[in-house]
Amino acid sequence: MEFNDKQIEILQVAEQLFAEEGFDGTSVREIAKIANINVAMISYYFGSKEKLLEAIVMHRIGSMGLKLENLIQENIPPIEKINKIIEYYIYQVNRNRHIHQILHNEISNKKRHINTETFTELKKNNFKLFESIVKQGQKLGHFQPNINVALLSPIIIGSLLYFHMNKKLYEDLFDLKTEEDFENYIKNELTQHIQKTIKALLIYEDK
Amino acid sequence: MEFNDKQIEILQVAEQLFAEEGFDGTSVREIAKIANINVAMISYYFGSKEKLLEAIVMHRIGSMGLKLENLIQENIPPIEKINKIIEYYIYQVNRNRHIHQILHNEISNKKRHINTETFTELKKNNFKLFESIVKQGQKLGHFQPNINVALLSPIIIGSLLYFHMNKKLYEDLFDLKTEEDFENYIKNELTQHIQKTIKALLIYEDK
Amino acid sequence: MEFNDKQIEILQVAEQLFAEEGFDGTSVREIAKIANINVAMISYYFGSKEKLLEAIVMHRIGSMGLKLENLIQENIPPIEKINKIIEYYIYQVNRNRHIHQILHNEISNKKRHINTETFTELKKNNFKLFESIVKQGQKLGHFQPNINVALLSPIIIGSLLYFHMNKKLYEDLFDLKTEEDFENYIKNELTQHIQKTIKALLIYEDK
Amino acid sequence: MEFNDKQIEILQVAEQLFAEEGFDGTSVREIAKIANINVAMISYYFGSKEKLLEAIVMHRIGSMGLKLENLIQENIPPIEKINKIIEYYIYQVNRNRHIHQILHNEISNKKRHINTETFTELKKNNFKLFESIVKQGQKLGHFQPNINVALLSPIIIGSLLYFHMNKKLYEDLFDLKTEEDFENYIKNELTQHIQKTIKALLIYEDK
DNA sequence: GATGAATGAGTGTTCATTCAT
DNA sequence: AATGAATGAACACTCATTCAT
Repeated sequence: MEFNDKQIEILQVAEQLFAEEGFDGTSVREIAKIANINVAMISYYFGSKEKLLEAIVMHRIGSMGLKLENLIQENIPPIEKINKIIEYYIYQVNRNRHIHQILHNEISNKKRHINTETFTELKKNNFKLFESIVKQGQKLGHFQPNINVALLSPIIIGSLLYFHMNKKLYEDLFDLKTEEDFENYIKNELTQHIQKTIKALLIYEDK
Repeated sequence: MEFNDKQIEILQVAEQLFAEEGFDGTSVREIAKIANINVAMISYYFGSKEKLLEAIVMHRIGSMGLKLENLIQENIPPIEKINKIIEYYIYQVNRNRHIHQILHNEISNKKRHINTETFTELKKNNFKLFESIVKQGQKLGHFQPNINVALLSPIIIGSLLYFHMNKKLYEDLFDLKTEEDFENYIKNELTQHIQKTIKALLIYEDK
Repeated sequence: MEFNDKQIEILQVAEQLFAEEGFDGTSVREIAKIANINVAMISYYFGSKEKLLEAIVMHRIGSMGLKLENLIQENIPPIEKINKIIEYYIYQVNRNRHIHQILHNEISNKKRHINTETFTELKKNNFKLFESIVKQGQKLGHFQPNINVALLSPIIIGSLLYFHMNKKLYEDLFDLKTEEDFENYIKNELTQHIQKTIKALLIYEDK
Repeated sequence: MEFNDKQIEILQVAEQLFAEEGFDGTSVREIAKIANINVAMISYYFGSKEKLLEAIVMHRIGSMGLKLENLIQENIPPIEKINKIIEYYIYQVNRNRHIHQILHNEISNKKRHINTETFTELKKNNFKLFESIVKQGQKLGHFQPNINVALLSPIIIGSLLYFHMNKKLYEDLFDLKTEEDFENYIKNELTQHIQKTIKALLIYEDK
């Protein structure tokens, strides 16, 4: 789907507002005002408010695909591949935090059923990527057998989302004064913590 | 605060609807209809829709306090204490999933600022409990030093929430056909997976 | 009609509120809160909000009757009798300003038709009092013939009410800083001005 | 401010209803019904019910300015100038009776504080006009010195308003059967009475 | 005699959407 | 292709009053 400049601006404004105030908490007038367009434009361009939401999702997910396909072929130890993926995941989720916020709010909404198929597809691809790298590691004897690969994402993404959800708490606990401090903590400490956790899980022999 | 039977029914109905459709997506008329009361009762009992939300939070959090204070004294290995906490956490979050859903949606809402102090307090207490048990384990030489205790909760709760958020995906991946299957998977597989992950993190020596 | 202490307090509170915020602008809850009684009491004691208004009117008018009947017999010049009446009028209207405010707002209200018969009766009696004194003055040759006695009240009461209506303007024009200043201006300057005006009208021979 | 035809119709309908039933006694639905428009139009056009009131006031006052500025220069005796002003005042107040009714009800309302500045300005201008003509008359020796010019308006407008307030009483006293009779009485008898009163006050030498 | 609980009707306002242009 | 005007439906909330106790 092709969007013109005005449409893209609407998408961006709406994405931020939907993330900040929820879908139902955002009015089309609000969007129109900030995007500096006529209210009627939203219905005109996207059909309805709900279809605008879908357009946002499509638009964002389209640019979210993992660029890690050839990571498998690289000649580095599997654990480093895993670490690279984790880093990239966190970077991506963080960068697209708004749409993640929206999706995770809407996914459990019983009223609306936005098409999350592409999103699910994405996750399944990520799962497959993990799977093949874990298998590589297992073949090389680096990783333990009996790893439930599908449950790696919850640890990685779940931790990050929970960290974001409780921003205030962690700002307080770790004395993060600025937005930059917070972002840096995620980029460094949290990322390393998650990498360490996954590594432990993969390598540690449970007795 | 004491609530009578009708008030409690309203709280329950509203809690479910807020979780399922969001706060802004739920109208007081909807609540009134399902709770089989007059619309005016909500304002009459709780003051406003927003205060109803606060009442729900207060009501739920009041009954959510950890009953694990004396766990520290028990004469079992620290890792088993950790496992017990994880099990109890997952049980609690799962049991109070609705309010967690609401809170985590509302926490990041820039429009409303519901009083999450008690909720934060709860989390801080949980953190302290973890801290003292980890210290026990470290003294006994069971656990590694340099454990970032504050980042244990994100792994545990984050994983669970993410699992719930992607219910459909995991039902598909693990062939969970009924609600019971899903619940059982959380209670057994997911719980064990998280326990295993935390154990690995605590015990595994990073080289 | 007899009212007990609580009823009288309600009447007083309601009178002030009706005067300050209008009948429709005052809620029974507001009255109940200030009078420190249960909301239901108003319906219980007076039947309805509208009947409360009627009760206020009845209660006040009952105590408003002129005590000037024997003024006619007094052995003083008619113009002094007129001056005494003017002074007494202004005193009365000022003292019962609240009920005058209410009545003059409600009199022109097409929705409600409160019983203003007693009020009208009062005015007619005042008119008759004026009439007999003016006749005395005319007989004595003090006053001009052809005085439209019925139009004396509009000048006296009308001036006072207009002065009150434009309180802010006159406080500004005459530099009246306190409530006392304002009251004193009415008691002295305005009263004398009105007396002078009526005197001029009665005595001055129009050529 | 420019209003289109439909807006003007709303203003007119609302003006009448506000005058007849009070601001709080009139619902926007009532206005919408009579003006044959959608309820939402009132908020859409004017922002709110309260702003509608302000619009009415502005709209009316805008067309109420005195066209008597050049009266001062005319070559007629001052007392005739005064009589012309009185006549014009009564004509104006009578013509704009609704808005006067509203304003004088709302001016003393402690809840709302509509912008009456323009209205006050108007009154101050009228006061200045009176002042200069009275001074003319005093210079020519026609009028007495020591005239409190600011208290002339209360006599003129106050009398008229009081007459209107007690419409029923005066219809009864003067046997005015039709609306026309009433209007004519104001135009002739009452106007002359007020003119005579003011004349007496200005010319009569108080001994 | 007095009142807390409860309610149906009504309040002003905002909503997403449509339509004529 | 784009938009200002307009609207019916829905919104949260308040109203005066009733009723069981």
